Amino acid sequence: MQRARPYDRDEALDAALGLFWEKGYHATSLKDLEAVLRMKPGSIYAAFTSKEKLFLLTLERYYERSREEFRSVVTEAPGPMAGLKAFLKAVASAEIRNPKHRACMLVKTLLTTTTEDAKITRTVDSYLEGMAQEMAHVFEQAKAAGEIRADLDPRRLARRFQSDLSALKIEAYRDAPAEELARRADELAQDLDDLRPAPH
Amino acid sequence: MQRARPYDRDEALDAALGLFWEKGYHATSLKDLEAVLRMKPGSIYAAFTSKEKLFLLTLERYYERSREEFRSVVTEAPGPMAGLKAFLKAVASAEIRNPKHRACMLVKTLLTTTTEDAKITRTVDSYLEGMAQEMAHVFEQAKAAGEIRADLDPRRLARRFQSDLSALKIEAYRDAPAEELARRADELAQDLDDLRPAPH
DNA sequence: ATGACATTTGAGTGATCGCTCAAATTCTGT
DNA sequence: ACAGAATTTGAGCGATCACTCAAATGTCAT
Repeated sequence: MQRARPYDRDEALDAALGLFWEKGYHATSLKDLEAVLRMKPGSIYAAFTSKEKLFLLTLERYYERSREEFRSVVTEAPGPMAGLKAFLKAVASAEIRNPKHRACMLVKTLLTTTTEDAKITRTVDSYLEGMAQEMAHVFEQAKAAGEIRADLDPRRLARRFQSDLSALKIEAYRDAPAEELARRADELAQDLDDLRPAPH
Repeated sequence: MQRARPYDRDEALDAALGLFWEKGYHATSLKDLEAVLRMKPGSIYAAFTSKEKLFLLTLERYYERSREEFRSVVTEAPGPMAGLKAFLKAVASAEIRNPKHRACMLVKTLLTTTTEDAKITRTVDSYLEGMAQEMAHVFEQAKAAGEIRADLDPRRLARRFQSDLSALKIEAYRDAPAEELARRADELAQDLDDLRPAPH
């Protein structure tokens, strides 16, 4: 006989995610959270234990969504490499969204937290690693399918791919024109094509 | 008849720079600054007006040093392209330094400041733009010297170079092994080589 | 309706934030 | 030696920080 939740946890977490993503962990105050969650401090603490816990929840949410989006874009493409290229294009054209949400929340969090936020730093690191593994998996599929040369290391390619994506998102964060972002994405897609086995 | 400065402004600014670089603007408190500057709040405000002004001073310092280091590495090399490659190697091997100083302070600041810190954001942006121009200048020299193809756009190449550097530094910040960073730098150097005019 | 329980409320906690200023100190010119 | 100017000091300002808890409110089963 559980009482119906008087607040919508999903909605609240979404709102918190948006705020934390935009302002970063330290720059987000409880006052800010009270406003977007439309909850009083007591309720927030009853529901989420602490600001840090709430942040970690939103970070997990961000991570899982990112992973799901990556998977969905990749699997919808005709093949592994086509999937990666589609993802590049998707990221580059995502500048329609909230400007403050252009940077990767994981990278942003990595740079905005200090040694005192050890838990957060560790979590971010594991999520970034998780994303890299996700990408490595796709490169492995590409390798198995003969879409890239056999001598290439999927893990390494994944790290590079991830790194390139971070750079692209930082460009977007700096308000680079959409045209320029698209060109960068095309260049990166070209780099992927260059991994194909030599045609002879 | 000026009274001799009882504090060393240069030393103080260096200390503040180190702290701000490591912790970021918001996470650095006046208490922290008092400790590393070995000055009381009153003195700090007499000398630097405000936390924000002090931060801007350290940011300027960082920018000018970065620019000077870039220039010095490039001009010491046998040519423009060799200079850029040397700079890549220098960045990749700089992981000996303070781990928390691995990321670019400009990028880190860009990501850690909010819309409320408009002045800082604008300054960071102009500094990043300044670095890009510095790099564009070298690509122009390379182009004039025939070291790269004539159809290439130096400004665009510079933006890409800067973007790649940011990504490399973020890798370093994530504690990527030195070997891996060196390989990444080599790959980027190879990309530069690929800009050379076709040999025929 | 009513008692029992779950949940929300918001004023208020101590700590810390960036910052001020009157007093103490240190230096300079004579 | 000493007055006056320059500089440092540090207690403490109001504001805000993350957070708490007794009281109020809402929702059950009966």
